[in-house]
Amino acid sequence: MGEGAVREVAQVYERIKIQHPLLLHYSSSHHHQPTTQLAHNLLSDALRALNLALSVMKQHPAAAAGSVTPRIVQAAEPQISPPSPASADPQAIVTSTARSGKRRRSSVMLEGKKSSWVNFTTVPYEDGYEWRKYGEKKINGTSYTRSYFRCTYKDDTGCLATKHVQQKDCNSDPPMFQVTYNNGHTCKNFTTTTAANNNSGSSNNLALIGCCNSSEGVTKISSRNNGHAGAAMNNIKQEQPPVLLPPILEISALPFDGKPPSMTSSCISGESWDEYSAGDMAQIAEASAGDDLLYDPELFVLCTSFKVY
DNA sequence: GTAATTTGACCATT
DNA sequence: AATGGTCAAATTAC
Repeated sequence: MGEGAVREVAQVYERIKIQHPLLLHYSSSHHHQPTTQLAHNLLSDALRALNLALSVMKQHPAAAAGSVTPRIVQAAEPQISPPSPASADPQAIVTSTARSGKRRRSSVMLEGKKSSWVNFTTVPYEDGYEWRKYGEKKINGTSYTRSYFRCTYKDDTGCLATKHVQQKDCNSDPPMFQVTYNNGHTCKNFTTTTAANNNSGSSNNLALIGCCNSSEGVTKISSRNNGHAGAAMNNIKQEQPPVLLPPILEISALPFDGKPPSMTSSCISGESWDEYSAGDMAQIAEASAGDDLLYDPELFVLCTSFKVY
């Protein structure tokens, strides 16, 4: 049951991988109607399959993924979970905030229902929320420093959402980042209300996936970043197209009744895919052709983005 | 002056 | 002792 779903995800995923760059190229340069339609069809297939597969995984996580996500989060294996504010657990919050000094990972916290999930993206700062950087650390075995962020409104609302961004060592262009979120937002802060408004207008390609390019500079770290480890990340930010998307969490609320919302290239692939060469794509497809699909970073992005919560 | 970022130090965990 | 996550003073930008 779970295997079938995963297989379907894999199949559709492969189709998109192989054809997406071409579709993007032609549809953008020629506005070719049939090609655009094909792209939409493919993406619709992906939505359908992923929704099916992930819903199954949700019900039978062990069967579907060979034990992918324990509820208790361990540092080395962050849980993949939808970034929904609803996932924030106030109970977990209490334990972590008691600051009679400096506190953090307590055994109580680990035993609680603290939510955590990861996302792989080329645009780690564009997730629909405002973040304030509070630390940076060189992590063993990595070439890049890890940056730590907390919700900008933590002081005002007590929101305990945090995330850390780790640039991956792979020499991809654009660079890939692993973003690990801890705790959902409880601040109800959506500075992207304008984004929502925009999307409600002319297009319904909303959404999907705040992973890629919701751009309104929600993460305010680059404006004053004067170098150091953030330099590379600033480069990423500058690549953002002026397209606004709602926070990633929004996708989880979308109904999925067989007619998924249409979406543009930005959703699954991110604008960055346009940059991939055919060789890159071949490599990616090749790399993902194995059995370990669930650990393919790009599939992670898909899963994180589409998962029905 | 205010707010955000940087960065070394601190602390819990392993 | 090593490591990772957070704090907070200093620095920087607006």
